[in-house]
Amino acid sequence: MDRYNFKIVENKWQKFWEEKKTFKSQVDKNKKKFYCLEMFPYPSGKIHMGHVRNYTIGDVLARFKSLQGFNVLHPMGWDSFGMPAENAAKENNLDPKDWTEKNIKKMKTQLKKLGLSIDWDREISTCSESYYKHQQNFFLELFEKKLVYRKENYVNWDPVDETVLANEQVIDGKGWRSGAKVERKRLNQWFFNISKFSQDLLDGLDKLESWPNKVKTMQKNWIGKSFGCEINFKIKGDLPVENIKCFTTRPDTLFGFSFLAISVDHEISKYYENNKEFTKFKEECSKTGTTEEAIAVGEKIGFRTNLLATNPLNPNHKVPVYFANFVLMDYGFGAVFGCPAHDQRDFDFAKKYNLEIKTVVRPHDKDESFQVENEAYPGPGILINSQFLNGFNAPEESVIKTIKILEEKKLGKKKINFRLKDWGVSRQRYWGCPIPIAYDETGKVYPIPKSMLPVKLPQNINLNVKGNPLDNQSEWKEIEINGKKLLRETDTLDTFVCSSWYYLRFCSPSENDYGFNKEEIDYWMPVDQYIGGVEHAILHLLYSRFFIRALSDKNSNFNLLEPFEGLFTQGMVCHETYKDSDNNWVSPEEIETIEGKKYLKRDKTKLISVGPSESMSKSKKNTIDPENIISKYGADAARLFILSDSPPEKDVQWSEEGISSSFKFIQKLWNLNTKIIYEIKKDHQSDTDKEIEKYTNNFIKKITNNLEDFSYNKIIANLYEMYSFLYRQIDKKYKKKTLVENYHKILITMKPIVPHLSSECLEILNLKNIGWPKYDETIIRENFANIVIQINGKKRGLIKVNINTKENEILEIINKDQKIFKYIQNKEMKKKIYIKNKLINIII
RNA sequence: GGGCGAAUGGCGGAACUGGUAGACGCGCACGACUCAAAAUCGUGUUUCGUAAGAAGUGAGAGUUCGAUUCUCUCUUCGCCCA
Repeated sequence: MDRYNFKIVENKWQKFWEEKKTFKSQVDKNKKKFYCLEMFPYPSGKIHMGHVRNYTIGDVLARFKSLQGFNVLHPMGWDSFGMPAENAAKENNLDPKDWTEKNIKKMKTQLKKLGLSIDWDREISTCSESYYKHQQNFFLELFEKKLVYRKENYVNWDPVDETVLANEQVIDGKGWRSGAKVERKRLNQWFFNISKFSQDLLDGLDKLESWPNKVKTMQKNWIGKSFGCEINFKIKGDLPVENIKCFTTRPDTLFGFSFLAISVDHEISKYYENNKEFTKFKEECSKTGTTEEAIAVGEKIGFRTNLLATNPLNPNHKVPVYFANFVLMDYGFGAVFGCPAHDQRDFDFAKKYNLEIKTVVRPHDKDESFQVENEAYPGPGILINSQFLNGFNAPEESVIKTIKILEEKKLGKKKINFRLKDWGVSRQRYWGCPIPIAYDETGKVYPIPKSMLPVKLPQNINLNVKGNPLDNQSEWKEIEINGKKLLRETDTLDTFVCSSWYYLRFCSPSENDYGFNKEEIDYWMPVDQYIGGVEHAILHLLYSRFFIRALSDKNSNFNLLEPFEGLFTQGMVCHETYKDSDNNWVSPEEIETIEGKKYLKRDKTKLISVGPSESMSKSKKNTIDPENIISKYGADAARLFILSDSPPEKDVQWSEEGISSSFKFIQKLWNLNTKIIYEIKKDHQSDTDKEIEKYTNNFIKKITNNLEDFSYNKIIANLYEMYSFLYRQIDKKYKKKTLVENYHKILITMKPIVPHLSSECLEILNLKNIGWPKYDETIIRENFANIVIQINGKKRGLIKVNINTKENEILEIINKDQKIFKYIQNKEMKKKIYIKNKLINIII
């Protein structure tokens, strides 16, 4: 038997698909469309196993849908703006554009080797002018709709690199590159008004039935709608301040009020500008960082003012006003009222500054003498020590009641608050999409006229400067609009902007006048199935949902509701971790296994300790290079293995044994094919044909259902079973026609998983693509049933009977069956449960 | 601290709407082929027990004729938010 040469076969089919443009997609209104999209990669230079998994899952689906007769759109592109290019360019004195383009070329070759059914004619790259000019145009459209605005805001500032850092680039309060202590700094930034759509983004989630609940919950929490009350506290003191507005979800605990905390950025802070102690305190606060987490973990500190706030429910009750580091200006109104007994943060603060801690809620299982002691009680209960509010159920009933009272007294009003903040899109970076804005000497904003787009990035500039390289390009910065000399905005857009609309661009990638073509959008959108990592559950997916809404806003010509109809989040690829005796990470490639023990290849006396399997990362050196795997085992084997071991939504563990068994299985399928060719030539005459027909129909049913539910690991199990059935049954001498017909269907179902092998086998047998095979339920139906015999709920036997056999007949069989009968002999039957064709349970 | 989810052999994982627990794969053991090894093929493989049988899906309870599946409490782990 000849061996299967995957190198020749895979290369042959990849070339064939490319030359024939097999996966080219075009609008065809007579056909139902299916838009299958995987999150496009950042062109780092090499694909990793995560890509292999992501794109294999997508490819299986795209090929399956295509076989089912859908007009499939399955594109690929590059999320090619961003910091790695800029950093690599800095380090190696290159141009980010050249670096990126080189990487794209390399990764494209690697992806092609996976045998993906991608329409490469639609390839896009977000760093190309032909892409970002439309993005600049969208920016201006949003600007006109007032969905883009500029404001001063606090940012994480790296004083060494002179740049803004994203929250995730701040590690332990230090810049990830420079190691410098990150400061809070006020900067003018551009914002997208995503919060305008808070309610709509929340409501939209309910309609996304094919999204994982987990992701919907995460978005829901991120949007963070809370129901509460806006209270206007009357202020007494030495400053011309009459009121401080504040938002709270727990107005019902007002009788436990013991301080009012405001942000150091609150407008009242202007009266303290010359107060040295306050300036010092503010500086202290700026070291905490801006994330909610940093604030939660950090020590709570306050600066007492001479102001007193009046409790709106009890005018005689006055409490001190503090500046506090845990109050953020952009949440609520930059002020919170402190109720130490029922909020741990307030409790800690009150303890530190010796403020009153008054219990106003008792748990349901405690009486009125309940006192908060060592920690706050934030749970539900009954209001106490609260005068006219006593006895109300907290928080449901009491909150509504309190709001009503406050509204009657005109001291507060019901308010819905959202946690979602506007999206800051300015980045002090070179390698991004330039923001199409200019300013005059007074700072007045001038949008760049659309006729002057794109605002191109200057090339071959010196990146090794402090701060934003574009800021140093005085020639580039200068621009004249309508005879007026202006200076360009030097910030570039967050790369999340690029990925917020790329799925639209794929529908009409070469449309020149606008970001997309309406007719093509109308046909292809929304994306039917979007596939990617769960790490994008919030930002990217929320931004994309926002972008669709922003484009639809005041636009009768474009009214998409959601970009992604279906979402699937795949798990990560993990691998065992290895360490040498010096506790250094060791990569799997440096290891040799001898008699079940792992040693260093270069020094076989050195034993390696095996650690837990963790998601592949360069830092732990537990990565496997897909390129090596494909050249050693082939794309089909790699695809087979990455799907086989775990359900696609869970993490999968990469193993040498696993991939090599998949590789062997490819060979086995090839051997099966050879054997079948041999049997076909004989053309037997026999009456066992029904058996193979039944098997095939059942197999198609299983595989179709498993494909529909993303149970791709079960499909691989189905393939193994199919192999062992056919391999064993093949000498049963089927008629040629029956064998060919059934095997033909099986080969088609294998196409999404192992497309090269399947195409090769079909070609050898001179079989055409007949589309996804249908199964016939009547062929699958059994005419017998296995009945489980239970005595007192315990399985005592299994009998095979004709289908729909009556209960009394089964009892007769049981009575004759010695093995089972001994359990019921001489015993009285108390009860029996009979489920037709399934089970009988006798209670004695 | 809050939210969501998970827990099944030595391992990855199956089990449709409460009805045969452990499909399929890995690993392991034995056998065949071979001078030998690898590869390949075959057989077996939840645990205890020679067997009959018993126990068994993280722990404990509950509902039910019957629970991996439903309810409650707890433990551990993971992810997200803090």
